Amino acid sequence: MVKQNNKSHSTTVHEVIKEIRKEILNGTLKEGERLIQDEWAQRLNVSRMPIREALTHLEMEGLVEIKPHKGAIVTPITQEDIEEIFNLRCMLEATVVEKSLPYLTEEDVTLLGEVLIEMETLKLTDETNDKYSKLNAKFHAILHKDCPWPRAKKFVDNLGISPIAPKLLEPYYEKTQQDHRRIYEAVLRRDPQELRLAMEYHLTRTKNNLLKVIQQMNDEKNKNESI
Amino acid sequence: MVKQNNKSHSTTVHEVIKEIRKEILNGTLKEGERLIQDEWAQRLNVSRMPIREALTHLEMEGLVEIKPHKGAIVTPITQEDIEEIFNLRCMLEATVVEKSLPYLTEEDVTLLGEVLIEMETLKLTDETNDKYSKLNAKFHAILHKDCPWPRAKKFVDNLGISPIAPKLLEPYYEKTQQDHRRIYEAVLRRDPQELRLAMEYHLTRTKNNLLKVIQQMNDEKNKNESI
DNA sequence: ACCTATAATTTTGTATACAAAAGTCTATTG
DNA sequence: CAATAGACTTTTGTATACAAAATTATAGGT
Repeated sequence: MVKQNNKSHSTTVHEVIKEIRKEILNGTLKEGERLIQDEWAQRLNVSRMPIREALTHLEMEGLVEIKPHKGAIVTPITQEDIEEIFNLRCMLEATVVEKSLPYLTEEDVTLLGEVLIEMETLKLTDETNDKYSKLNAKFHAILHKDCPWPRAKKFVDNLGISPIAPKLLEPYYEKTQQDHRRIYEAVLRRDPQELRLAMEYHLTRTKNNLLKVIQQMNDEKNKNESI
Repeated sequence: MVKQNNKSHSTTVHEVIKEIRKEILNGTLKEGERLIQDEWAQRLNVSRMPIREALTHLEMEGLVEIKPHKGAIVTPITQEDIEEIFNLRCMLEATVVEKSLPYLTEEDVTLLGEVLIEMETLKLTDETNDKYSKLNAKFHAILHKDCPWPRAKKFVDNLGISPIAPKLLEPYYEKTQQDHRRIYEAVLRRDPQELRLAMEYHLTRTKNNLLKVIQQMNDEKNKNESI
C-alpha cells in the first residue's frame, strides 16, 4: 500500500477506496472490467478484507457492481445513464447549493472567487487537465460545504461522473467558464433563485454537450469498425 | 443465524442485513444505540465479518452511522431530517414513478389494484400493523418495478423511514387511503402528470402529518419531564 | 475529594486460513 | 468433431487469530 500516510483517513479501507476510485475515474480501468480481490490485495500490499470493504463502498457510489459469488465489475455507463445522472444532479445539486448558500462565509466566497480565477487563467493541456479537474471539484465542494441536507449532498457526491467529464468537455471549455462565473456571481449577490437557475443551466448544458461528444465518439468507432 | 434459508439471498450478509434492519425499523433498537459487532455475531451465530459488511450496507441506507475505530450507532432522526427526507422523496419518487409508468404491465396494474383493496379492507390493529407495512411497501415497490433510472430508484429506497411511518400515522389512515387511490387511478389512466402530482401531494401531506405527530410526542415528553 | 497518568479491558481493524461456489479444462462417448 | 461429465483451478464467502485503537478502571499525587 502507498505507505499508510494516515493524516485525514485513518483506515486502510479509505486508502484503498481512493486508489480504486482514482483508477476507475481516470479511465485506467475500463467499464465492465473485473476487479479481482486477490490481485488488488497483492497490488496494494494489504489483505483481501480491506479490498472487500472498499468494493462495497464503491458499489454504493455506483462505480462498481457486485454480484454474490461472482465479484465486482466496473459499472458500464450508457447514454441513458448520462441522461439520468445529469437530470438527477440538476434536481439535487440545485437544491443542495440553494440550501447551502446561507451557510457560506465571506471567506468561502472569497476562496470560490480565487478558484474561479485560477480556472479561468489555466491553459488547458494534458498536464493541467488533472489540475483543472481538482479545481472544478473544489469549486463545487465549496458550494456544498455546510449543506444542511446531508443526504442530498451524499447523493450528489455519489452521482460522480464529473471527474471524467472535463477531459471530454475540452471543446466546451469557454462555455463552462461562463457558467461558473454566473454561478459565482449569484453566490456573490446571495441570490438563491438565480443560483439555482445558474446551476440548472450549467448541468443541463453539460449533459447535452457530453451526449454530443459521446455520440461523436461512437460514430467514429462504428465507422472504423465497418471498414 | 436463523438457519440460512437461502432461496432468494444466497449470502449470510443479506440475512444479517435483514435482521438488523428489521430491529431498527420496528423500534427495538433505539436511535443513537451502539451496535457492537461481537454481540451481534454471537447473537446471530456468525463471525464478525458478515456483521461488519452488513453494517456498512446499512450505513449506505442511512440506518446507521459508522465512525472509524468507534463503531456503528443507529442514526438519530430530527425534524430537519424528516423535512429533508420527504422533500427529497417528493422530487425523486415522483420522477421514479413517472419514469416507470410506461413499463408497468397490465398484470402490474391489476396487482396494484388488489394491494390497494387489501389495504382498504384491512382493519388496523397491532397485529395487522406489520401486514399493512408490508402492503404499503409492496404498493410503492410495484410502482417502481422496472424503473429505467436505477440510481433514482436506489436513492428513493435508501431514504427509508417509510416503514416506521405507518405506526405513527394511524390517525391519518383514511387520508393515506385516499392518496393511494388517487395514485392508483392515475396509473389506471396512464397519466404521468397526474401520477406525479398525486405522488407529490401524498408525500407532502405525509411529511406534514409526521411532523405534527412527532411534535406532539415531543410536547408530551417535555411536559412529563418538567413535572 | 478531584484531577491526571497509566494500566487493564473492550472493541474495532486487518491478516491469515479454510470452506463453498463458480469457472475452466480435459477426457470420454456418441 | 461436438457435447458433456467430472476433475482441477480460481475466486469469493466466512471464520478465526492477532494488532491497534479507544474506552474504562485504577492508582497516585495535589
